[in-house]
Amino acid sequence: MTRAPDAERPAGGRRGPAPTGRPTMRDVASAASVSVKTVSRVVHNYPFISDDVRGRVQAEIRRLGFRPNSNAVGLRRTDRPAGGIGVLAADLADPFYAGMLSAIEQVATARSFTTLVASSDEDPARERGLLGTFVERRLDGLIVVSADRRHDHLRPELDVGTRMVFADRPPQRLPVDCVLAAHAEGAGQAVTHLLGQGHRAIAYVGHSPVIHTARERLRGFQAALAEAGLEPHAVRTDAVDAAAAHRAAAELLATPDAPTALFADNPRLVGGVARAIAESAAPRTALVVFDDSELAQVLGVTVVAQDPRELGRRAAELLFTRLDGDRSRPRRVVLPTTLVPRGSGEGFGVALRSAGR
Amino acid sequence: MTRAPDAERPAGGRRGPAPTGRPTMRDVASAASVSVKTVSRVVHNYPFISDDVRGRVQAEIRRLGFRPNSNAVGLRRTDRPAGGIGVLAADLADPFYAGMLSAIEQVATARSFTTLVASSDEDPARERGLLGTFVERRLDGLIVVSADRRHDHLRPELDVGTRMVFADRPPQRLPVDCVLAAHAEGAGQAVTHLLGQGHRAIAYVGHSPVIHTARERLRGFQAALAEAGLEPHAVRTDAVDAAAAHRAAAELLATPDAPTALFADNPRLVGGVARAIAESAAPRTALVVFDDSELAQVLGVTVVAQDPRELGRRAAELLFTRLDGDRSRPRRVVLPTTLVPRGSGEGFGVALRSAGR
DNA sequence: CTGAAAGCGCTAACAA
DNA sequence: TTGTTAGCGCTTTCAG
Repeated sequence: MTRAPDAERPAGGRRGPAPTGRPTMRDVASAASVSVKTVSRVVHNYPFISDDVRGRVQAEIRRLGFRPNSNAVGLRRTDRPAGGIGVLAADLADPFYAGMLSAIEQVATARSFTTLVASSDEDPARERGLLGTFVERRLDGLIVVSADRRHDHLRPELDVGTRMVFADRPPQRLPVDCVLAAHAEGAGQAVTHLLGQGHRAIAYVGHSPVIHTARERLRGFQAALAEAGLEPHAVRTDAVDAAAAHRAAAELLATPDAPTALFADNPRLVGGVARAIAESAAPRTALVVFDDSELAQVLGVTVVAQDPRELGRRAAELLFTRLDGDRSRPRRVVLPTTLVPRGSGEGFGVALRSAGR
Repeated sequence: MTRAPDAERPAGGRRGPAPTGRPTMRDVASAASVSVKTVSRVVHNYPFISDDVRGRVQAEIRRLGFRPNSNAVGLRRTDRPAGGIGVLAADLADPFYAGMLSAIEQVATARSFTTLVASSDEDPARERGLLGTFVERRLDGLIVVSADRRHDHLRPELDVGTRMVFADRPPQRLPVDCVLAAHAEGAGQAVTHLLGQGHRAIAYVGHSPVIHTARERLRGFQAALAEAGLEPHAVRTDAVDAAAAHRAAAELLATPDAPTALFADNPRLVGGVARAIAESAAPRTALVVFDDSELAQVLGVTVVAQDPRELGRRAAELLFTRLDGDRSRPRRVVLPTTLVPRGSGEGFGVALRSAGR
C-alpha cells in the first residue's frame, strides 16, 4: 500500500501532446479542430452534434487510438456510478467460487458494469490489502467472501458509503447484507437421509470448526443426530485435505466397531474418503458429502448441494439494489441446499459410474 | 462502453467537504491544520516530517477513514507505474486458469502490484470489451488468455505503449510476448508412450481444431504416429464436452475393430472417456489425456501434464521485465510438458485408485 | 521541514 | 450546435 518515499525529484513534465504515450481528448480535439467538450460529447453519444463534426471527431479517435482515461472520468464525475464492482474471492482455484463469480459477472454485465476480481487465498492480511485497493479504486460496490474473522476495520468504509455484500460467509459484527447457504440445515439433511437408510453409526469427517461454514455443518450434523436420540459415532476434525481425509476415514473403518456411514463436510475430501471406503473391508459403507463436485458426480457420491451460481446471483442483485439507492436495514438471505442421491448414500457404495446426466 | 447521452443536467456540485461521502486529503489537511502536501507526504512516508505533524495527520487519517483516491493518483502521476496489472482469463471456472492466475498473483504481489482479473467466458466480443476497460483504467500491463482469433484491433494499444503478454494461446499477427506449452510435442509424448506399450491402434478424441491448442495437439498426435509409419486409428473431433466424449469413445469401442488405446485432447473429457472404457467390452483399453486434473489423479489416468503455475509465473515475469523497461523484440517462451504414468496408459485400465501421492 | 500554485484528463455549468 | 471556464483529488514544481 505504501509506496517509495517521496523523492521530490524533478520529472520534466511534458508540454503539449507527448511524442509517445496515450492520446488525450485534447489531442483528438486539436486534430479535429474542435473543442475538448465536443469530443467528450461525441464519445458519450450526445445527440445534438452535426454529422460533419461527429464524423471528423470519430475519425480522429480511431486514427489516434484514443481511449478515455477512466481515472479522469471517475475523478470528475461523482454522481453517476463508475460502472465497476469488485469481487474479493477467498480462493479462485475453488470451482465453487468460480461458479459464483461467473453468476456475478453475468448480473453485472447485464447492467453494463465491469467485474474486477481478486483472490485473498484465504489470507486475512491479503484480504485487507485487496479490499483497500478496491476502495482506493473507487469501485461502486464490493462482494466479499471473507477469509477474515474480524470485520470491524471495515466499519469506516461502510460509514463513508462503500456498498458491500458478504457472500458464503457472514460478516462479524458489521451491519451489511449477506447471502449464505443453510449449512447447518444441509448437514441435517444428510443425516436425515442416512437415518432413513437405516444407518445409526454415522461418523463425521471434516476440518476443524474455526471457519463459520465448517462450524455450522458440524452443528447441524450433531443437532440432527441428537433429534433422533443418537450421538455421533465419531467426529474427526483433522481432515484438512484429501490425504488427511483418507487417513481419517481409513482409521475409522479399520476399528472393530466401524461406522456404517460417513459424512464429509466439504468437497475436497471426496477423493480421499471414497478411496478409503473402496479399500476397506466394508466397501459399501455409505457416504454423503457436503457440496457437489465433478468427482462426486463421476464416483456416484451422494451430496448435499449448494447452488454457487444462485449464491452469486443473489449477492449481485442485492448489491445492485443498494447501488440503486436502497437504504433499508441489512438483509441476510439464506439459501436452501438440496440432497442429491447418487448411490453412495443409498447402499450401492462408491464406484466409477454414470457421470450425472 | 458507451454511456447514457450527455444530458447536460444540473447536478448541484458540492462546495467544501460533503456532509456524507469520502474524505479527501483536503479534509484531512484542514482537520490536522496542515497543508495538503504535508498530508501527501505523510501518506507516502516521506522521511523529513516532524513527529508532531506526522502524528496529527495520521490520527486524522484514521479518524476520518481517509483512503487515497487512486483515480486522482493515477491521473497526476504518469512516470511511476500505478501498481496494477490486469489478467484477462478465458474461463475462470477452469482450474487450469485458476492455477495460472494464482501464480501470476504471487509474482505481482511480490512486486507490490495488484492483480485485477476478468473473464471473457470464451466470448471474443466480451474479451474486446474487457480489454477496453482494462486499458481505460490505465493498468500498467495486461496478461491475456485470448478467446479471439484476431488481434489486429490491439495494434493501436500496443503502439501507444500498453504492455501485454499472451499466455496459453498465441497472438495472431501481433508482435507481443507469449508463453505457451508445447502442445504438439506433448501430444507426441502421449503417442510415443502408447507405442512403447505396444499399442498400434490409437484413436483421437477431442474437439474440433479451431482453437490453437486443439489444433496443435491434433497435429502432434498425427505427426508422432506418422513418424512410426502409422495412421490414426480414428479421429473424433466432435467431443465438445464429457457427455459427447462418452458417446464418441463408446462408439469407437463398440466397433468390431476397436482401438486398443485412446488419446483425449483435454481434461474435461476424462470422466466421459474413462466411463466409456469401464463400461465397454475392453475395460483395459489404454487412455492418455492431455492436461492433468483431480479426476485423472483419482481415476489413475495417465496424463501429459502442463504446469499452469509455471505458465503464469513466466508470463508475469515477462510482463514485469517489460515494465522494467525492456524494449527488445517480442519473445515466445515454450514450456515442455511432462508425461505422468498412472496406470491407464500402462495396461491397468481405469479404476478408482491411489490419489497421486 | 512545510506550503502555495499549477495542472493531470476529463466533465459540469454556463455562455454564445 | 458548439465553446469557455472551473474544478474533481491528487502530485509536481518551486518557494519559503
